[in-house]
Amino acid sequence: MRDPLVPGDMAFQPFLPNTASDFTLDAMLARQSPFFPAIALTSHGSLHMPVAQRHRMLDPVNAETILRKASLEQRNATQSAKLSPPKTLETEATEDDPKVHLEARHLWTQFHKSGTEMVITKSGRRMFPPFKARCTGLHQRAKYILLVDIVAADDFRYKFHNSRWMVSGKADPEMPKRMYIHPDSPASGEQWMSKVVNFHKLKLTNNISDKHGFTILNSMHKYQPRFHVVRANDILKLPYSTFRTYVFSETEFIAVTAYQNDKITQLKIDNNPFAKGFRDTGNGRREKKKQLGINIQKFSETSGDSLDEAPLKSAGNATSIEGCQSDNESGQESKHWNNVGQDLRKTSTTTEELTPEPNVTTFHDKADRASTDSLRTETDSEDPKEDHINSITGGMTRCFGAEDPRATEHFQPLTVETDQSAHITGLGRSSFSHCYSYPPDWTRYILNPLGVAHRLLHNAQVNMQGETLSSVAATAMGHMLMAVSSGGVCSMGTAGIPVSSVQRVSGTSGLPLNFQQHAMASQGLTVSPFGAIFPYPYSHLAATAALSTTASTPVHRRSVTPVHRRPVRPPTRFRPYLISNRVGLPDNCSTPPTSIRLMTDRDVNCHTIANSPIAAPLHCMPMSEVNSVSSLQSSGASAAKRVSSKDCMDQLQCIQQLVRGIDSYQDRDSYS
DNA sequence: TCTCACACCTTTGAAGTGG
DNA sequence: CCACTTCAAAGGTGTGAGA
Repeated sequence: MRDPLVPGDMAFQPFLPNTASDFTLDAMLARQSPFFPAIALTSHGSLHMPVAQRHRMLDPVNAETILRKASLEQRNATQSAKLSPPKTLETEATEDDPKVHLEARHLWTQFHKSGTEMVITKSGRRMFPPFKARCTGLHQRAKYILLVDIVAADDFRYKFHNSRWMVSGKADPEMPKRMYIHPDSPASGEQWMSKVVNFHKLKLTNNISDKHGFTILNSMHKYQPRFHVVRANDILKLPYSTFRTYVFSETEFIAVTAYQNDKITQLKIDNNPFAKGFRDTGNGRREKKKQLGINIQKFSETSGDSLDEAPLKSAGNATSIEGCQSDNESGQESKHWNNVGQDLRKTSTTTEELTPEPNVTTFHDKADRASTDSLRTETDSEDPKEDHINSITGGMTRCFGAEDPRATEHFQPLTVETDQSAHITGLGRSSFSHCYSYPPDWTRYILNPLGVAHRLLHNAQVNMQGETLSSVAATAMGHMLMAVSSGGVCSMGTAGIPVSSVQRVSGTSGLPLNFQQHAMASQGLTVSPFGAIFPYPYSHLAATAALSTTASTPVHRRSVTPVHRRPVRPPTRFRPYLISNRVGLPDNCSTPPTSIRLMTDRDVNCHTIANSPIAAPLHCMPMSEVNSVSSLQSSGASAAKRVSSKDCMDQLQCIQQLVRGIDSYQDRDSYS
């Protein structure tokens, strides 16, 4: 039935639906989720699909059937949309202006000042502080999907030396990228705005073969969580929905398998109720140990005193860290961080109104300066580290530890940019993108039924078996957004759930897709790549399936394009069908335009990138988009810089060349 | 640097109880 | 039937020894 695993090549054997019956709910439950793509990780980060399976995928009968049906549906939908005024909530032409407030920011800031470390284990660990956000400015009736992903913050590996984090070399190849879709997604703007969006169940692991859907990270590497607001009433619509990406520099962290910095350890112990047992003021081990130490010392000092006479009172908060949140022994304790959304709402809001911490202040001030400093090119620096800093396209100023001499550094506007994988291409570039290599034909099959991603793949993906030129992966729900940088053609998928598959399931079962998805999620029912049902929610499944590579997206990547060329533009809608008509882009280029909005609003201390969590470099931005820069900043203090038309044109020309090359390259292998 | 077992803690939900 | 309490299991922590 299934193709045998290719020894040493396949991390798992997925079920690849290739007939109509495979897309039924029964098939999904009985065998394996069609949400899973027929791709698997290899030890070197590439993805391969069994040859026989690929042939099945290329079965012209089934493929054509699916394509025809999807095309028809899409055409009908488009037609009806044209003929009749929007009636549904989703098609309602309403504007929104999402703003995202990072909850418990003070906590993040505290951690950030000490150089936040996030423990990752094989079995998965939660983030602490948990990533929580409050959304405002959403359209109340429109549906949104909120998700978080974690991307490499730079291209370096770190070590903790002399009580500080230092660059210790080039980054290891990046782990497969996964996204965490909030289990409540999709929900109306009203619902999202009525509560704090909590991502505390997001788990981190260093287990590359993790099957729980945890976010896989490299130890001793720096990461930046990103928050995405997607206006879509259905997860299936992720690929062509409006994305807004928010990056909070405070949430940057270094992944570790064991804490290196005692400050961080103490902070976590003091703030995480689960670590209460280690607090100095508790009855846990730490106190006992401390007591023992005190007793021993006392014993040795008095040389004869009984241990029983030692003081029972612990050292209390004597060892508390500067700026550490007070120990919540007064009732706030137990649900402290699970309720942080509620409990800290006041705190968080208040924090922003209070005099910000020095670093936070710096952040705001520098955010504005960052754009002006963007004229600085990465060649200004010879130091690798500084080079990396210059290459950061983050629009944000990093809040390094107070002791960090780089604390005054600021960064370029955020770009999510993908590059070729150095380890695959041997180009030796700083990027360490994963390259999933699977036949372009397959990706077409997967995404064509929606008629959306097909062009993306066709134009931008250059994945040939065993010869990966770019990384491509289907996204959680077939989400496939491509990124074309001047340094190469890349794509960044985020999950491996083929759109077609999901749609099929929906269609055949007669249930609304989102209902099915969330029925599964709410029941904790997920079908594993092995056909088993896993007790983690759909969102995890999505994450698991997120086989996107990193092309994905270090938050900032060194780019061939000088930093000062990076344009800034407002959020745009990913239009799979309109894009071809855009000025300055070839008709077949559907690479999503990207924009950056430099957020300097104090209430929105983050930076947004329009488009998808899937990387979308600015280089590929249509002129019309490039010039429509706007800022969310109501105060006008922020400065989203426009980039000259000439610069953009240069980039566009470069992209066009690339796309042409890709097309010709891919056409050679494409099936008809 | 990583993994694992461990103790300690919180959270969750089933079972029991009473009105 | 509902609300409340109790309790055990599950799960989240950092620690420290060993690889």
